[in-house]
Amino acid sequence: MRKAPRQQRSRATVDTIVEAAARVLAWRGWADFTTNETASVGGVSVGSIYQYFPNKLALAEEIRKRHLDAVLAAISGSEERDGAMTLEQCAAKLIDGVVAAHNVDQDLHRVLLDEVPLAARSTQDEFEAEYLRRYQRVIALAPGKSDPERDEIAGRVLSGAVEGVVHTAARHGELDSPALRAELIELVCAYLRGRSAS
Amino acid sequence: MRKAPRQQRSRATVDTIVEAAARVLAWRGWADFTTNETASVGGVSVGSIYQYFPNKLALAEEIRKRHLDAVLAAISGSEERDGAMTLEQCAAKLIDGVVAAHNVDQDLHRVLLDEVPLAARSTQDEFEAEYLRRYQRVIALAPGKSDPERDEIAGRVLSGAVEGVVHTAARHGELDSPALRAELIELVCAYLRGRSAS
DNA sequence: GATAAATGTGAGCTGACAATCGCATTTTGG
DNA sequence: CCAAAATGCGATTGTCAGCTCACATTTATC
Repeated sequence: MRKAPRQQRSRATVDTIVEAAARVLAWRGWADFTTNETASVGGVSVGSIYQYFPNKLALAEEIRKRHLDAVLAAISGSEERDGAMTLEQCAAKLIDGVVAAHNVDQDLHRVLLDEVPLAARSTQDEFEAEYLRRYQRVIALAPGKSDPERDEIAGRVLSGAVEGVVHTAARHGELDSPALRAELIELVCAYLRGRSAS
Repeated sequence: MRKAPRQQRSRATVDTIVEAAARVLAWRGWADFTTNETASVGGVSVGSIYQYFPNKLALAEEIRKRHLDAVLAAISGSEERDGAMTLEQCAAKLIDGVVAAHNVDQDLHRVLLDEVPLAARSTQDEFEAEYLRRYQRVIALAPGKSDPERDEIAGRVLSGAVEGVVHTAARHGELDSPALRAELIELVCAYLRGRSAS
C-alpha cells in the first residue's frame, strides 16, 4: 500500500475500491480487469485508487487476501471435533467445507486461482499451509498407526484430489450435485481405510 | 487461419511461428505474450504471423491444438490392454500416462490450462472427452456390476482427483516423486475397490 | 476561523502492443 | 525467361489502459 488511510472517510473509500475491483475482476476476468472501470463502478476516481495502491497487481493482491480470509471462515464452519464421529461423517464435513469455500463468490474464486498472477508468495502460501493442516487433522483421525512422513504425502494427495474434483465441478456448475458429493466422500474414505490396512 | 500456406517455404514458416510462439508463451505467460516478441524469437516478421493467423488468440489456439495432440500421444503410450493385469497395474499405467502428459512441456501445459482463454470450446472439449474415455475404460475394468450412470460420475471424480494431484505436484516440481506415485495408485485402487463392494 | 494535513478528482501523458499495408523478394507455371 | 502468384518484410498506425499530477475539496488541529 502506497499510503495508509488515516481518516474514516478514506478507509471507507479503500473498502469501496476493493469491493468494486472484486466485482469487476470477477465479471471481466484478469485480462480485461481495468482500473478505470473499477473507479467508475466504485464511483471514485482513478486517482483515489493509486493513492492507496501502487499498481493494479497490488489491488488484486488485496482482493485475494480478503477473499482467502472469507474462504477460511467458510471452511472453519466445519471444525468442531467430536470423538464419536465416523470416518464418513468426518470426510463429509471436510468436503462440505471445501464446497462451501468454492461457493464464496465462485467467479471471483476461479479468477483468483486460475488467472491472477501471484506476485508475493506469502498470502497464497500461508493459505495453502492452513488448508493442508485441515486435511492432516482428518488423516490423523483415520485408524491405524501414523507414519508422519507418509501422512504428509497423504495430505497433499487428498487435498489435491478433493480440490481437483471440486474445482472441475465448479467449472461445470455442478458443485451441489448430491451424487458427486457422495462419490467424493467415498473416495476420501476408501483411501483412508486402505491406508490403515497396509 | 487467414490463408493456407501453399508452398513448402510457407509451411515451414508457419511451423517456425507456432514453435516460437509456444516458447514465448511458456516463458512469458499469456499476459506478456506478444506477437512482436514471437516474431523476433522466430526470426520472422510480424507481418508473416498475420498472414496466416487472424489474431493473437488464433495463434494460441493452434498452439493448444498441437500441444493437446502431443499430450494424447504421450498418454497413448499406456494403452495396450491385457486381461491378466491387476487393478494396481492398470491404475499405475493410467497415472504414468497422466504424469507423462504433464511432462510434455510442463510450463506450456500450465499456461495453456490456467491462463489462455479458450475461444472455441471445440478443441478443449474434444480433448477432455477423449481424456475421460481413458478413465471410463479403467473403471469398466474394476470388479463388480457397472451402473452406467454411476460410472459416469466415477469417471469425473477420478479424472478430477488425479488431475488435481498431478497438477499440484507439477507446480511444486514433484512430478516424479515415487512416493507420490504410490499414494496416487493407492487412491485410485482404493476407490475402485470400494465401489465394487457397495 | 485559520492553517495545515489529508483526501478526492479526472484530463491527459506515456508506453506498449495488436494489427495493417505498401513494397521487396522468391517461387511457380508456361 | 517472364509474368503472376505466393510469400516475406517491418515501419507505421490506432487504440487503449496504467498511471501521474496539478488542483479542488474536506477534515483535523489549535
